[in-house]
Amino acid sequence: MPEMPDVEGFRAVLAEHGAGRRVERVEVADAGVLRDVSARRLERSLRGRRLGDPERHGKWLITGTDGPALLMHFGMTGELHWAGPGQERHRHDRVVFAVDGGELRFRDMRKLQGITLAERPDGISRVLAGLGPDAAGIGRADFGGMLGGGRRAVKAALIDQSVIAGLGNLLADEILWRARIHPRRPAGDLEPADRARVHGQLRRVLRAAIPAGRVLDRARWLTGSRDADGAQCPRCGATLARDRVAGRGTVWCPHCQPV
DNA sequence: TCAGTTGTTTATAT
DNA sequence: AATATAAACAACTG
Repeated sequence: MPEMPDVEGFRAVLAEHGAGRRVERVEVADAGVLRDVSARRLERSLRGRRLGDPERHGKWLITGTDGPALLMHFGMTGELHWAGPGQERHRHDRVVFAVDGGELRFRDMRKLQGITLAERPDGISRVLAGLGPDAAGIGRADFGGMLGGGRRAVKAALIDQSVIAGLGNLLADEILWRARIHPRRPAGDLEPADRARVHGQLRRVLRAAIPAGRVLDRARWLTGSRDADGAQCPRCGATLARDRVAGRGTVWCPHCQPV
């Protein structure tokens, strides 16, 4: 269920259980998640390597080693699990990294994205090329000009990874709902005050979601209400609207977020 | 049986 | 040129 905060949670798993340890073994149970690397090369390149501190950029998780860097993207259904000795494998555990004391397991049902290797630092730059700055580090002054002056929907700009790296469908809806901006509003129409509000809510949502390691589904959040049948706005009680915006299932409040 | 899904890329259309 | 839409990837749910 990864949005960027979920990836931050996976980073924490890697930092706790992987960083500083050697990879004893790599098992590729399903090569369908490997991108631009064979199972054999992944195993040979990482076995015996010591893992560094993992970093995140957008939805990518990057782990340096004393060899090549390991890059993971979780798509829509990827997860990273830590498993102690004797824990049963899950049917969707596609790649397993054995380290001292247990296993890091890359689990992914749909295999939409996956794992690759990169020679540092050029290879990492190549993988991340085209991504905008990470959503968690964007200052208010920078944000003002980032959505662009065009006519495309503000939601489309927010989830465009080349504009800002890390915002997904749920986060974009949550941020716009809190900023009281209709998702279809043309990005170029936003006044400076609107942009400041979107930025402020972006910071607020991420500040809460990143430490939790997931997009919060509290009842007072849109994310906690959006899936219910005939769902109501947690703020005003109006029935939430839903439609496709920027090609994605989108939820907003017709009362709080007028066109 | 059919539509839908929290991501990304590519092709095609406007 | 900028923007929008659909499909594809793959697997599962309701």
